[in-house]
Amino acid sequence: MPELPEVETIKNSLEPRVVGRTFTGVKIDDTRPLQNLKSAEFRRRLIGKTILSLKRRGKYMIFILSGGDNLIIHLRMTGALLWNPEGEEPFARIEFSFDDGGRLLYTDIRRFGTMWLVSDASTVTGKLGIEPLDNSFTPGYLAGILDSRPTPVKSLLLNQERIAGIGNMYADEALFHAGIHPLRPGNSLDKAEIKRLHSGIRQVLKKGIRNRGASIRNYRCPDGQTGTAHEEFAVAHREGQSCPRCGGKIARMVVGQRGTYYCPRCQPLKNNSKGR
DNA sequence: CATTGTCCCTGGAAGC
DNA sequence: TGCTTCCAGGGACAAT
Repeated sequence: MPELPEVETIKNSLEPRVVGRTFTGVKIDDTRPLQNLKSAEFRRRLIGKTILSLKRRGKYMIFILSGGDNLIIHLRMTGALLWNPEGEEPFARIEFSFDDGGRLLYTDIRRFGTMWLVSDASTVTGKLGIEPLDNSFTPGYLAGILDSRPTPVKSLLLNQERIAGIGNMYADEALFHAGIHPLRPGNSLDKAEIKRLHSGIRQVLKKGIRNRGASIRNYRCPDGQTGTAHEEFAVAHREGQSCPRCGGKIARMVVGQRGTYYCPRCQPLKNNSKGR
């Protein structure tokens, strides 16, 4: 499932391959991803445009084009962007071709993925919260997100309008890193815990990027290879395995309709609101 | 307004 | 073995 580190990896991988290239063709086998345009208009506005640069915002990939348009793609659960794939790709939905013969294939098993072609990117990404790897994301900023909210801390981390890019896997990893139970009310965290969570968020995201993302299910890099971040996960998708810190058994529960992995011993649920 | 629940979708796992 | 049922989950939207 592409979260911030996976989308960042895709961006880094595609950047040297597509920047400067001009769209020559768009083959649309599934119109479902197209959110704001019909196929013909989408194709017409794309062909002849050159990719000037790539950006990531939260879990969104943004292709900045000549002429002022932005191609924005969200891969949701099972979407992938493959560069010059070899052989037949199953679940191919949309194929972009370029003036140098290169091909960018959008595949998506479950068809949750979405894309837009808009002149103003903020119509799509405008409501997103802070980028957790920006310098402006400080422990104090995180405190503001958590403060006076009794909502489980994990649910707050997953709210894209507060912090953009953290998904289910990295939320679990960050909470483990900080030694915080996923159900702790956001407003019950003390200053030291917020600091640990802040550093946990940044560390697990950066580590995810270094490892080219986590291939828990269907995620692949544009070169078709899998990432290795999941091999270094402490708790995410590791129910029943040993906690790397205490050796105890990793447990699974449901928080906000999402499968949640944690170490009950390292992340105790105490009702502790001292100091706040 | 904030929060919770439902839905979308399909391969793979689990159950019978 | 083979069929059926259930599950995963980001985010839009509806309901509370």
